[in-house]
Amino acid sequence: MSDRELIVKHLGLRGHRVTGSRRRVLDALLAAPAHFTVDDVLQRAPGVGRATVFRTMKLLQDMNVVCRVLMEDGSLHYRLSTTGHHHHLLCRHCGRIEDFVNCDVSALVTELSSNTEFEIEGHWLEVYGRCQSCRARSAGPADKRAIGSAADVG
Amino acid sequence: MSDRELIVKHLGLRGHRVTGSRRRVLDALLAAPAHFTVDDVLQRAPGVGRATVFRTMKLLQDMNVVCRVLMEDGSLHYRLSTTGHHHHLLCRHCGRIEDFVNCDVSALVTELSSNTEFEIEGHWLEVYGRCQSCRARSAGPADKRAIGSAADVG
DNA sequence: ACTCTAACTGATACTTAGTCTCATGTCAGA
DNA sequence: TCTGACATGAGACTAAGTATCAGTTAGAGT
Repeated sequence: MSDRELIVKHLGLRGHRVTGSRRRVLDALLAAPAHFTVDDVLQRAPGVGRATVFRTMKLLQDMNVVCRVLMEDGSLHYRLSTTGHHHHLLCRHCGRIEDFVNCDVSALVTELSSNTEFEIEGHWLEVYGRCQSCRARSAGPADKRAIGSAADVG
Repeated sequence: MSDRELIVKHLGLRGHRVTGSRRRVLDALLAAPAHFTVDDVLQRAPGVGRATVFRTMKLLQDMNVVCRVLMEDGSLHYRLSTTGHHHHLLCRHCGRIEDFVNCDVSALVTELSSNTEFEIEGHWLEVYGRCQSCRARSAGPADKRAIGSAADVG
């Protein structure tokens, strides 16, 4: 069974209807690049209303089909997701994204809990850098940065 | 020398003018709660234009006077900042924020680098939880959550 | 196969966060 | 005190997302 069919089936199981618009949004998502905005989806799913795309995206977020990606400038993009909780490793230079699940924030959380008396319930972590192929490429001539400064991200 | 005077002095040193509007924005910030939006500042600095507040906020971000805080819903708020790179620990229940600097993400970064061939250049981490006083309070009668679900934050 | 209705839809108006433009105002160096 | 580069406020604009509402439809029940 394809990803598409699986998701469609899941929709049904959760008591949601499988409508033409939802199928079209889904197709648009599955054909989209690593990360995209709602506007990208709108253009790839002509005829589907803006509000419906937003509604569908929210539904798919709840179903863990898509997740949000925090860009360095603070804007939010979307990305297809298969697992539940995970983090992203974004290449600043080509936009490539890798997921990582084995997030060892637990040690940090334990430490923070004892230092601060907070009970930690969740976290959001995005990591930015340069992927292998971009490193290889920039090892050559000039190193042109594709995307702006890191601002308050460190 | 007060915080305010220090920042004003710093403005001058960086070649920026010390104008009435900037002073009013600064006063508004210094009087604001743990985290706030540009709209909050606008209301506390009547007479200053929207665009000017946005411009000033950007300037103060560059100067590390304020930093952005990522709320769990994905919206961005602002907060007074004194140090450079740091992270936030937000209480979901009362909105309180603590900074932490001793972020042990370095171990994670080292691990990620070797696992993924990415060269890590930056990261963004926000941690959500419940502060001590909210824990104490909710240990009593009913536990009413002030803020919604954790969604894709884990 | 037919009916019925709650769920869904697209259009559109609205909200919120932020940027851009431009004529006017003003800080601070000479 | 003059002057020009820097800064300002007003308001139009963009982008992301929400709310409303009358019309449509999936799919459960017969």
